[in-house]
Parts: sequence; C-alpha cells; structure tokens
Amino acid sequence: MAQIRDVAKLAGVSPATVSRAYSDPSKLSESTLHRVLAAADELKYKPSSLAQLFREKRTNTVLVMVPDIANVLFARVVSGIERVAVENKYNLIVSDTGDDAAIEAVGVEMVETYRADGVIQLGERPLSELHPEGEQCAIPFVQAISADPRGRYPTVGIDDRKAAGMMASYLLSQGHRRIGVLAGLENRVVTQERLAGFKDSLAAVDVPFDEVAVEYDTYSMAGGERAATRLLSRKGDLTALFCMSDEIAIGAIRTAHDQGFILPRDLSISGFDNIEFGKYCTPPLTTVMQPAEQIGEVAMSLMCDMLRGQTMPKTHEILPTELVVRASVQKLP
Amino acid sequence: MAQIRDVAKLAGVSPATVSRAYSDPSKLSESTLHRVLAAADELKYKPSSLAQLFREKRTNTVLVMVPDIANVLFARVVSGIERVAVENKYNLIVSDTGDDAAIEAVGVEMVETYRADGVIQLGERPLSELHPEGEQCAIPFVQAISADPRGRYPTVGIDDRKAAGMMASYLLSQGHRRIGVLAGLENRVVTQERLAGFKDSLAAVDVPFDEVAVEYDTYSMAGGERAATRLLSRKGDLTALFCMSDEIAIGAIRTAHDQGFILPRDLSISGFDNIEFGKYCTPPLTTVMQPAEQIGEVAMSLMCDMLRGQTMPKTHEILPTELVVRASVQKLP
DNA sequence: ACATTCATTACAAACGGTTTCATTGCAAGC
DNA sequence: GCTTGCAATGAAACCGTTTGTAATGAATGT
Repeated sequence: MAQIRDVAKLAGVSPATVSRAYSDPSKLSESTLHRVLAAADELKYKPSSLAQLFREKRTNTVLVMVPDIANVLFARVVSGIERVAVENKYNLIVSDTGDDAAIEAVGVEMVETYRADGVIQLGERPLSELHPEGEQCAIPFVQAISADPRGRYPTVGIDDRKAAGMMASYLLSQGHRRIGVLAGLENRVVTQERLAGFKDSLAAVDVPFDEVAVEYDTYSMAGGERAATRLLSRKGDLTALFCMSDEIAIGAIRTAHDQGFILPRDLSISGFDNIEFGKYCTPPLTTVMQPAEQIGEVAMSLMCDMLRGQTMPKTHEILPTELVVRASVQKLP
Repeated sequence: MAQIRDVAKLAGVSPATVSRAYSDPSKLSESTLHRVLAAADELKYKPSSLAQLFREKRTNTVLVMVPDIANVLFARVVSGIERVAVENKYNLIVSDTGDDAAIEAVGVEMVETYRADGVIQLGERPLSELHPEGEQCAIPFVQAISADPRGRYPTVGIDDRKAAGMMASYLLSQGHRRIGVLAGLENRVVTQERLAGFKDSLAAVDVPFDEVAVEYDTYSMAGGERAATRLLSRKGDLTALFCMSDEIAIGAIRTAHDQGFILPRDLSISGFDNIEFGKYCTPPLTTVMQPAEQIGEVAMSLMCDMLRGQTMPKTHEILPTELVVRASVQKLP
C-alpha cells in the first residue's frame, strides 16, 4: 500500500503538503493540489486511519453493549444508534454482552485503552457497577432503554411506570377487574417499575391488587408460555393478562390457544413494546408503543454531544409512549 | 492516563522492559517483573491499544455488513458471528448497509485504510461489485447467508434450491397441486434459487408450474400481506401458498385471516427460515430451518482462518437445512 | 585467568500520519 | 529600493508502543 511519502515523492512535495491536501485543501495552491491529488490517485493512496487515529488519540468509534442482539427490541435500538452514528461519521463496535457484568466491564475498559471513545449501554447495569472507581469514573457513557434515570450519567428511555399505568387503566376501562400479570425477571428495575405502574392504576380505581396473580419469568416467548401456563392453572377466573413485553404476550397467546381459549372472547391479553410481530398475531396485539429506534437515535446524539463538547449532559430523556389498541383486549359487557 | 514511560520511570527500568512484562514475562527476572507490575498497578497503567494496533498494523476488528440489523434472521447471524469473534478476541464493527452498494463500498474501503482487518458481508452483493479492482482485489472477505457460491471468495450458507425443493415436495406430498408462490424481491439470486427449487419439485411429479401464480414483493411481513392480497384476488382456487420467508408467510396469514379464511383448513401456508415467531403463529408455521447462528459462526471461523493464515480458503460451506413441520400446512384428502 | 555463554536489560529505530514552526518568494505599501 | 505581510511549502517533532540489536554482568568451562 502506498504511503504518504510515496505520494509526496511522486508529486515532488513534502509529506506535510500531501497531508494538507486532504485536511485543508484551501491552504494549497491550485497547481500543487492538482499535482498531489493526481499522484495520490495514481498510487491509489489511502491514508491509514490507524496512523491518523493514533495521532489524534481518538477512535471515532463507539461501543454499543447489547444484552442480546437477536432480540428485536434491542436490534431496533441499535438500528437507531446506527443511523445517527453514520451521520456523525462514527463507527459502532457492537458487543453482545448476554447481560454479563464481566463482559460489560471489559467493554468499559475499551474506552480507557483507547479502543472506543465512549459506551452506550443497553443493559440495565449502570456504569458505577462496571468500573473499579464506581461513580467517580468519568468516561463518555450513555445508558438507554433499561436505565434507572437517577444516576449522574445521561439516560434515555421511557417512563415505564407511567406507560404500564396507561395500559392498566385501559384494561380497567374495558371492564376488566381480575387481571393477571405476566412479569419479566423479578430483579429487573424495569419489571418493578411496570409493576408499580400497574398497581398505581388499580389503586386509582380502588381495585385491590391480587398479589397472587403475578408470575415472573424471562422476557421471552418461552417465558411467556411458561408463566401463562402456571398462572392459568392457578387462577381460573382471570379475564385479562397484563404482559410486560410483547414476547411474553405472544407466548401467553400460544398457551391460551393451546388450552382451548378463544381469544379475545375468553381472555384478553395485552403486551408491551410494540414489536412488529404484535400486529400480525392472532388476535393482533394491543400493546404500548415504545419508540425503540428513537431511543437509539437520542442516545447516540447524546453520545456525540459528550464526545464533541467534552461535557456531560446531565439529562434523563424520557420519550413518549403510546397505547396501541388492536384486538387482543376485549371490552367486557 | 499513565503511559509506558511513566511506569518505566517509576519502576526504574526502560519502556522496553515494561512492554515485555506484558508480552513475554518469562524474559524478565522475578524481581523486575514484580517491580514493573507494581508500578503499573500503582499508576493504573493500561497500554494504549491505539498505539499497539498502529504498530502491529492490525485492528483486531472485523466489519460486518448487514442489510438490516433489525431483521431477526440477520440479527441471529450476527449473534453467531459475535460468539466466534469474542472467542478469538476480535471486535466487530457492525454496519447497517440498507443493502446500499455505496455504503457497502465504503465498508470495503475500511480494510484498505486499516480500519478493519476483514469484512463479512451478509448482503447479496459480491466483493467484485464493491471494489474498483473487481475480482482482482484481495482482502479478507467472507460472504454469508445470501451469497452466490460460485465466486472466488469463501461463502457460507444453505442450498436454497434444494431447501425450497424440499418444502415444495412436502406440499405436494400433502396433496397440494395448485400452489401459489409468494416470492421475495425478484432480482435477488436467493429468490431465483428458491423458485428454481420449487419448480424442480413440481417437475419431478409432472405438475405444471403455473407462472401466473407467483407474486413478488419485499422480504417482509408487509410484503407478504401485499403479495398475498394480490395473489388471492387473482387466483381463487389455490390450496397452498409457498412463501419464501417466514415473514412473508406471517403477512400472508394475516391477509388470509382478514379475508375470512380458516387456516389451515381453507389454505395451507409454508414459510422459510424458521424464525422464532413462526412457532407462535396461529396456526404454527410449517417452514424450513436455516441454521442462522451457525452460519454466522462458520463465517467468522473462516474469517479467522483468513486473518491468521493469510491464506484464502476456497470453500463454499453449505450447511444443512431441515423441514419443520407444524400446523400451517394441511394434508388434503 | 581468560574466553564463552547466557540471562537481563537498555537503547533507539520504526510504525504513518499530523502539526508546529521556520523559511521562502512574491506583491503591496511607502 | 526597502520593508512588511501573506501565501505556500518544507523540516522535523511527535503520538505510545514494540522489537532488533547491543551492552552488561554473572556464571560456566577449560
């Protein structure tokens, strides 16, 4: 591969001039610029980004830590991040962490070893748990989607509590009173937030919360199947299932079908997230829209701000959610 | 951030010694090693990968070009690539190309500018179309999932023609004779391959291929809906729909439901890919399993071989597919 | 006692650009 | 004609590692 000095020699100028031909062409005379570019073209010269980045001590790269890249919701967030990244000429290193603290810690280290300029964390773990210096450490870090909006680092996501409350209110407004909850993993803050929102709405209309009617499992279709099976065998009188994700709801629909329920006549089911497949369920899923792509876009925008301005925006962006009414929830007479 | 010379000074040795303390500790005396590590620890020294990589002229990074990261099938392939990448200590730069030739070309350039060591292409476009030197250019390149296995670059995927033939044969074996085809984009080689396989099986049992009964559209649920709507309005006598992807099939199921079909009684529908949601459709989707994660793993393994051995494996890995029989295809009397 | 070997460690070059500072040449101003 | 200023360019330092080669000293062999 041709180097800058080869081009310089061929064009009869110094390497500095060649460098300037790229970084600030206006500094060169018309004829020199032409000569340099012709020489570069002839030698098929491409500057080594490795050398450039080394000199600048920047990588132009942001690390995105995803708990599971094959999860459609996360994939959509990454898609949004990507869009803003290319706009701003950043590359994305994507790491599938499997929600593992050790892997995430390695990711954070990549910033300190000049492997990435900053980190966008899609997992729930805050930076303070991933770095030996805890809260003190100061690297460009943005947490998105499943973040607790109370730390000192910027976060972007939705108001899970409010959104869950919105859905619960809708179920109540449709006449449902005996509502089972298919929750995700119990130890997640997102689960607790959504549960709190659910309880809020019940309390607002003085419907007692039936502690027994909650089943926890993974945030997945298989988890939804299992949780639904357990819940339905225990409580036969439920009229609706409040599911904490669309995948859980899709699993629950499968279970309900298999047990001979006619949906939504015999059982109403609501989801959360509004993944594309929900629209194609039978019956189409009533759910809460979470603006996944937009969350990614905002997260990457914040990251760009941090990277350019060297300043840390102390914001916690809360993006709006929307109730998506389809057919899986029925109005009771 | 502390640098190697700070550590060297504190430990009273030369930078070279500090460097060797990491790269080959056996070269140092017990006491020196100890002193160096203590000094490094005290200063929280982390070697700059940027400087290291610059020196080695390697990035330890592989670029993955994905037409659409939010597509579950691609996401699963990326997941497989990831797994092998971390095993081999490679980072992944993921680029969502939107199937755009210009963006893909920029990706290929990243190798020439030392931004990545190699490229894994999940799109259909071969390297020869992405580089000014065409077939001549010699960069570490592996094409996966939608590759034409006839170029000089390694590919990994399935035998689309055979797999499609397998599914068509199954439909025929269930008594279907008037089978509509919901194809993906017409200009894709994968579409043509699967169509060829479909025709193969028809020819094998002397069923004439009904050219009219093919509808092309995008590989998506929306595309499936549109194509199904067009096809069903044109041909009322079909007993089965051969869909070229699960997403298309899911869209077709929606359309069929909406038009009052009882599935699979009134219409059988088959998919392709075996994405997770297929299992949760109503009725559960009969489809062809494509080993997406494994395709990713093999692709990344090949990439590692190329990167280490500097040799190009001239293989075209064909991974096995499987018929997944569920309930969306009915046996005709 | 001297040469030889070996283990340790230091020195300095190299990686390929960018950038600061100095130099040159030319035009304008007096 | 001489100074001044500016545009264009070059020389060289620099970024933080790694590594080939040289140097040092101790141990060994004769």
